[in-house]
Amino acid sequence: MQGQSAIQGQSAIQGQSAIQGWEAIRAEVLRRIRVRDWPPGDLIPSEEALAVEFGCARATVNRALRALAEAGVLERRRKAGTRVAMLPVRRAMVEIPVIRQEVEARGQVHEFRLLRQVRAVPPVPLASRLGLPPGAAMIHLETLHLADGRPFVHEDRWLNPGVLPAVAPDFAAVSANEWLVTHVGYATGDIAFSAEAAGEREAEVLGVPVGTALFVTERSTWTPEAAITFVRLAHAPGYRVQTMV
Amino acid sequence: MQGQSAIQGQSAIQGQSAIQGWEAIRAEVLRRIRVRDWPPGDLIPSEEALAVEFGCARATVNRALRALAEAGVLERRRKAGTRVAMLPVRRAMVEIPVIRQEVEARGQVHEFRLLRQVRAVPPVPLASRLGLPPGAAMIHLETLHLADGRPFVHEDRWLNPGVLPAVAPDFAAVSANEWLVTHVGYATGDIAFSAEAAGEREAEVLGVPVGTALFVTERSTWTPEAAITFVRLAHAPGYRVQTMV
DNA sequence: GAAGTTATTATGTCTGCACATAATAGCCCC
DNA sequence: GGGGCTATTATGTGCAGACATAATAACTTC
Repeated sequence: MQGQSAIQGQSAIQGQSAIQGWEAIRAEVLRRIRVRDWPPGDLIPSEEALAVEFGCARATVNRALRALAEAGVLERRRKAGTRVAMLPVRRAMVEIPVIRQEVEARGQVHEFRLLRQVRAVPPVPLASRLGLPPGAAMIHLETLHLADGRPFVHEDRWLNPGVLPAVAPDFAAVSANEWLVTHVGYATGDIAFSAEAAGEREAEVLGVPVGTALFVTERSTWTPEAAITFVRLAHAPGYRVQTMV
Repeated sequence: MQGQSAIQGQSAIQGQSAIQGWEAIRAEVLRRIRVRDWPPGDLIPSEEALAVEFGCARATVNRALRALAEAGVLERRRKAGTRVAMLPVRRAMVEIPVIRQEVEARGQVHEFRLLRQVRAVPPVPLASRLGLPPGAAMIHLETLHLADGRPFVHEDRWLNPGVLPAVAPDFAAVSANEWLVTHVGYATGDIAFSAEAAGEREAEVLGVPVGTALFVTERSTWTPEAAITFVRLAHAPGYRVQTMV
């Protein structure tokens, strides 16, 4: 890099290659944590001290340490300093793609069938979870997604009609899953994964015996103004959510 | 903040309160995306232009846009510019705590029982997955974790004996889960979630009927040097992994 | 000695400025 | 017109310095 002072501070191992770039600093700090130079719970040197040691600006050290803190490896508090996390609560990123994308990413062909679309009053716990007045009607959609013609996931969705435009989209042509993502998208929400035994309807639609273990994803989404949707996705057997740490 | 020029560019809504701080900029950009000022796929103004509009330094805009890109809302490429992600692949952070912590976070008492500890040769697919030579012996541990005395999760673990110190820890006193996190920690790994029917052993240990839908977490961890462990956690019914987006 | 006030300190963020890098757009030459 | 080189441009990263903020430590005062 430019200003690279090349000063390889007194404390560095002699002969060690110069450390440059915030990613290199992050790697070096992580290495010291891994080899227990800095064991869990330990207070590590201040940004300023590290900047001197690595011969870079404090901002660069800050960038590196911030990244490690976001990953849950470090805990930082003003004045108190930076310490190695005691119990490294691993944070894993899970990607939640659109179902079509997910199927196509496996090299399979995606289709879907709209099984039902009705206006109905949702169960009370659901309405309250979404913050809607009890008794308000929503749109209830039931969709089956197929991968290479075989059942992939059963989508049971409740949708706030308020978010739809005057001319409602045709959910038999564009899946609600995808329409929402592209037309409402960027809302906040929560997601829960669980394992549940297939109910009668799910078993029938997915073509599995009742009681089969299904991977279930439940998601609520809302904007600051209003609730958008609640969806329950019951995946066909064999489904896995994978991620790297 | 300090240099706050308070210039509220020509394009801002009249009377709007001053935008300050990178988080405010992130919020404002996200708002414009949500209200479709900048629809999906759209190229948004350059950092420089936004810096002028918001009356701040380019670095501050950069910070805000980078955060949104990390969240998957924006896609950035040098020279090409910054555009709103077409299909917002939502990325959710899942926290993977130590089991004891997880139980205690529910306000329950954590105990565990080491059901078995043997040296054995792991199945070939497992050895190859961990990158170990087939035929090499590992330590096979079976542990049941309890929450308030009731089965919580069944832990089936294969452990590379090479990572243990000369005097092996007593896994009946400290759970392998926790020992690894505090003594080996900060390794890389992958995680998979799935739903599976309880096998005979799991059913017996967890006290549920065979075939019950169980939430299963499988995790491999390794350091750059060697494989550490593979673990399969079969959770008692009712377990959920939850996260916010 | 307890309680409240002030000083200190490490991180958090911002400003300008600069150079690095990647990818596109334009140009030239054949 | 096609292929390859060059210029341009937006983001990526860096530096030095400054102020902001939170939390601890030190010091008063009663």
